[in-house]
Amino acid sequence: MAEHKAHHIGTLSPEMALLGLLFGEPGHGYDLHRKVVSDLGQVWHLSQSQAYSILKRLEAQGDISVEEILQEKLPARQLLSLTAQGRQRFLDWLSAPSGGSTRAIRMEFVTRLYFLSQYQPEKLTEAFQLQKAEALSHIERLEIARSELPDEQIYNRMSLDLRLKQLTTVLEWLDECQKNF
Amino acid sequence: MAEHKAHHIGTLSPEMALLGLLFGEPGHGYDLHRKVVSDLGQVWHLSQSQAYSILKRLEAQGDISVEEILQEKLPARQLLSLTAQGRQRFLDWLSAPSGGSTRAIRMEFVTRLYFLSQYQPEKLTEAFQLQKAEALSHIERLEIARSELPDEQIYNRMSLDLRLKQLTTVLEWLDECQKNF
DNA sequence: TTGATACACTCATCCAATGAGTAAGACTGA
DNA sequence: TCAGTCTTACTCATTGGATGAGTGTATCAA
Repeated sequence: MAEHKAHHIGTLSPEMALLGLLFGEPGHGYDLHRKVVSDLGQVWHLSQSQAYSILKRLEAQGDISVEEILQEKLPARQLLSLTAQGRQRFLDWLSAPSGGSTRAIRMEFVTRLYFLSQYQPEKLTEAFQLQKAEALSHIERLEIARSELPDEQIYNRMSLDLRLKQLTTVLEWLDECQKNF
Repeated sequence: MAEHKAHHIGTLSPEMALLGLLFGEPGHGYDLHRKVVSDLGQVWHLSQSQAYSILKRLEAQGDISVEEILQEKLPARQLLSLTAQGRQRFLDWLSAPSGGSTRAIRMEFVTRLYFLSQYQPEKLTEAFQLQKAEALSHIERLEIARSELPDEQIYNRMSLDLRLKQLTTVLEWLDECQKNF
């Protein structure tokens, strides 16, 4: 239902957060996880093993390359860096629209802001514009769904009403946030 | 982080929706799924196979009993009904507080209203009270977290701010909803 | 010197969700 | 009338995220 593609392209996991950190400089899993927890801990809840498993997937997909750094007597450490493909994927994502749902905004959009302010601060205004537009269009869609709802479906209507209210709140929040930049 | 228990007791799946429908009268999987989709389709997105797998789990847990209805030449249909345990679990859930998160409210609380209005309309007011209290206490917790946040964590703060705004919206919405009853 | 904490990563397991598959009756229209 | 499709009813294999515990070394303080 329109949310399929968003899943695949937009990604609702901290994947991009990890990719984004590596965009700055190579690092290893341990640090990346620490950084996500400390800088975006309220945005994503990411366990260590989750972090490693996502990184493994990214490697399998060819977004990340691994260099084994051998140490005498110590187990090898794995230094991760973005491949060209990974850099591209991250950059694409960075200018892509976040989904319209509240959740996506709290997670994806905030993450995007985090990286935009580091890597492309000149694009921040644009990102806010885009996000507001997304929210508005989502509101429209929900309003249509609401108007098409038979009268007796009061619980479906309540649910839609809440989502609509939440999205209006999102718009307010976006305006307030923008003042931080 | 305090949301562990809520997961287990409160349940964030349509489990209770299925249990609740059976509380009214026995039925089989197919109908239950149809009913959820039509009455609560905006609240839960439940695929058919999901429905069946939840029902199977409920059976394994002893909340549901199955009666095979044999038909000549046709494959047997399975008539499901609540066991005493299942009835009890549903009733407990019906008066339990929903979680404080927006998501939980949109899904769990609305579902609770759906069944309360059918089975125990006299408890509706109480449920609204309870839910408002929950939301308030969640707001408090978030405000504490926010105040403890170091100044430089602006993205974590943004995320918390959004959640706080959302919860305030929830309170408004609760007041409006209550007028429907 | 020993015990705690930080570093860095691995692994087994569970369970939910997906999507496709099966199968038989009932209806529908050319 | 008979091909085609819709509805009823349910099953199953696979995927893949999330959890939680485990592993082993280094380092530092008491």
